[in-house]
Amino acid sequence: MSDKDLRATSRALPIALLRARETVMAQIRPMLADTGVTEQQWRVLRVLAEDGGMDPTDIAEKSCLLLPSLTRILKFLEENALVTRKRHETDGRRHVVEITDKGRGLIDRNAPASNRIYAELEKSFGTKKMNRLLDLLDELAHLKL
Amino acid sequence: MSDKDLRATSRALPIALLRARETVMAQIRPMLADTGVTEQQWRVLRVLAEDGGMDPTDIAEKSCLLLPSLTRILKFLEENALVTRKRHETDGRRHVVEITDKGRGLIDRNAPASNRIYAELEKSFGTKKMNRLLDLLDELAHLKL
DNA sequence: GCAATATGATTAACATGTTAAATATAAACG
DNA sequence: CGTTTATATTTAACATGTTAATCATATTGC
Repeated sequence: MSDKDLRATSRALPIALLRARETVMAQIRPMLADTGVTEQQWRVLRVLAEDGGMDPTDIAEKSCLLLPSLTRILKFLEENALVTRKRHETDGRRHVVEITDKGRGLIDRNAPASNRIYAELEKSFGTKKMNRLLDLLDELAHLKL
Repeated sequence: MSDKDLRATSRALPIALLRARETVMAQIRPMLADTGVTEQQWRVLRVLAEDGGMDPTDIAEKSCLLLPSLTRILKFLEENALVTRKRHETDGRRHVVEITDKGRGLIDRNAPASNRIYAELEKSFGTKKMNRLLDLLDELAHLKL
């Protein structure tokens, strides 16, 4: 392949990652539709349920969102009483966000369905391959460049 | 793990795919900034350069875009003379989109930089693992569910 | 031929992605 | 102490993601 030609799109990593994600999300979206929150809002709630209260910067990092997106998402979640937000006690620049009981309830109600979907996906794809894929993705994500 | 608990976000496939993609795109974005088109516009041009003229439905499929997004993207590309659009000769519902010389020039000018980035990524991650990852992603994307 | 249905594409509405600029508070430093 | 610099968050502007509705043209079945 000359350096002037591009590889086939089928072997382009960004597109391959997108396509795989699309297949996975197609399975998950019906469940999300039931929750009443978007995929991203769901991710934020999950992160907060998993790790407790934290500031927007950490939430963004853990939920794979950029801060401007997160600002809007937190606004929605707060207006719907799924999270609370208060100033950091000692650092006036920072905020502390916590999930509410209502938010936790939303997670708990939908966790079984989410796990069911995941189990089917793993069964269909193969546990071994799934773990191998997750390992490779994790390694790629943490690649030092 | 109880069915009421969710897996750790670090082992959640949608998030793992996102994080890996973010690492890859961080390498590619500076190049894209030089091209003057967005990531999605670049994908559309690549697909058209690779496979020739086709209708929006096929472009959307190959470039991993939804039709409403593609409609706006084609509008931009056409306004900037990077693609042309005409009616299908026999089917009035369909359009045929083709890349222009200007569009092809944009691709050609940036292909070497793109390939350079990809080569570095592959060198750092390992050719074998890269191919294994692409294979797994392709298999996942085509999973029958 | 014509009504019913299907298909290709666009539009609408709202949420998010992305980059740059703005705002507010802290920390550093002379 | 006040000025500069750094950090946390938000706002702004524009592009895209997502679902539902709409519009135009084709196809089907009667």
